[in-house]
Amino acid sequence: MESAAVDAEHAVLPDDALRSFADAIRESAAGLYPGNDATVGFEAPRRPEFGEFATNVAFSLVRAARRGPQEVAQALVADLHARAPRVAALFASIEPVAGFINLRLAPAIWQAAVARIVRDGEAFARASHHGTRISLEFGSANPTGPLVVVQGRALSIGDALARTMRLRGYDVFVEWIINDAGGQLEMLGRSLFARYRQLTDPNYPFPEEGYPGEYVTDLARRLRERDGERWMNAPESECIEAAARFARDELVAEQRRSAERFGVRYDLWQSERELHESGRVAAGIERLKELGLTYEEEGALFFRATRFGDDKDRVLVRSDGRPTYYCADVAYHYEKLRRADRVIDILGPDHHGYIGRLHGLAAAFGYPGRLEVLIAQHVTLMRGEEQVSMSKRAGQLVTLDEILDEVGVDATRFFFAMLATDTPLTFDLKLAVEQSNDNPVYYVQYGHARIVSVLRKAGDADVEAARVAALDPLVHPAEIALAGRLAELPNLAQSVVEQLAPHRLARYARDVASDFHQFYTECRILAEEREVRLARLALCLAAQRVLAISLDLLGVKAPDSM
RNA sequence: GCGCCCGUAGCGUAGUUGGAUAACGCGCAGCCCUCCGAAGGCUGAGAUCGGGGGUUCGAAUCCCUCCGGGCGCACCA
Repeated sequence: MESAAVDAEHAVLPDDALRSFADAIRESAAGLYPGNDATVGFEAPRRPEFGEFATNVAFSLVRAARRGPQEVAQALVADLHARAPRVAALFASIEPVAGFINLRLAPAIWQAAVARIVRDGEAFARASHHGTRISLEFGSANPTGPLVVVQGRALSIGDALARTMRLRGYDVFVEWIINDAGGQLEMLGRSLFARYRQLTDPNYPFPEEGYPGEYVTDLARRLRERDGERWMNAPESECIEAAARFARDELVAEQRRSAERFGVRYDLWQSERELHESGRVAAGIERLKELGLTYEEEGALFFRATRFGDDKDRVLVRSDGRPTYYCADVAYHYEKLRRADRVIDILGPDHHGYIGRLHGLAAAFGYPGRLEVLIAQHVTLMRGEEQVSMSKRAGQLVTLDEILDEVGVDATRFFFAMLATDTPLTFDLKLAVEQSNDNPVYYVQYGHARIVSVLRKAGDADVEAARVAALDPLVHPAEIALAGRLAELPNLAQSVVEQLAPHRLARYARDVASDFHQFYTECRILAEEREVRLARLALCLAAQRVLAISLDLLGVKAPDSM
């Protein structure tokens, strides 16, 4: 094969080679066993001696062939060598073993992937824009306090998904619902008003179910700064209304600042109240009525949720005429389902019981399967051995900002995204700031810093030369392993989107760092021989880009030194 | 009681559209710095994948059942 870097444009990449192989095998299967339905899937074998890829296609042919899988695999491989030698030449080895066909790519293919990454950078991982529309909602909360820890996890997961989706060519619309229409906001208004009065009259009663947090008193002071004595003698309902509105505006602004500090941007902050006032809720409910899916009972309006698998019908409008939270959610999901191809909600663990209802309404509106609901599981905060108490009742909530003050954005985002979304998470604040091998964030960031350090030491002249160097010296197992890992990025990113599994990004970043460290240990990068040195520097450049991209998808910085 | 999630090495987890001798990190026992960042690398011990049945050429993965944990079951949000 020609040198990979010289003709990066027309080089054969790993996926191309596998596609060619699959096509050739299908032809062989059609010739050898007419009428079969061969499916050629690839997997990464657990054990390195089983190759870089393996296919179990022979198993799907045993019936048509009336032969054992190993015999079929052997026949397929022999036939492929005979009729498609050019495909066979893309592989260093093609071995039928126990019915599997184990594959190892020719080094030139891996070298071509490295060259492509060096040349294209992020574009290597990108998919062309195809315009599939995704609505992604996460973090949404009552505007009754600062962002707390569990929401931080939802933000970390949701934003990583959004970034990865954009990379893969989706049109993502990220939204936050401000739940400012319900009774909880009114209670916040009452709490705030009481604190406001307490500034001058310490004996003024605080509501029994009020919000105890210190931030409410802060709000009271700010309200007093803005409005002075104005609410001392006004009618109480007016005061509570004004206090609630003030609190809502202040707290939403604060939540937004926290989200941005965390590196998360929303396309839309949607007020629930506005949904009601603009008639959009009414429109959604009207649609349900048209579909004959509502009924009235004891003065309340019900949705026939049981028709869609829910265990009971749900109230949309209470007997006193006030709409429920679910009512607004129904209407808003109706909108989202019509304007997006995939609608994704990331909810907190306390909304577990809500999933069925949401799926029910998606089905009711005629879009079953278009809605996906993720639960960002519970977070337990630790500081070493000691559990950090965060009882909301007692007002000891731990805010996201406090966490960021203590351990920083990088560690927080990485830890929150590290485990599968539905796995409960223990977050150790002490560990998160520790600069030790127990701390996965530092391991990955250190890997990046180490690469940059080598590039720095190599000098600009060599680094520039490396960008266009021939890569055929890259044949060492550690070099091939690292190249193979880097080449996984596009498919990995795609799987993150399809399976809504952003934790894979964190694991992948760790694997890349690990493969780099191993390569670093086994191969001297700044070798005497110029050809070898330049090829290895190119591999470093590629590894650095891939690490930086993976970390960026997670919202974590890739430092040049640390 | 009903529903959802979970049970994988001492600990924390990945793997769950079925694939070969079950993977990663920590911890544990050792080893590797005259040399590019040791915040690193290597070797080893450690698992009847909660139990039992079933489907399959093949099950951690699919079905049934039991046990053990978490959460939810409001005309709250």
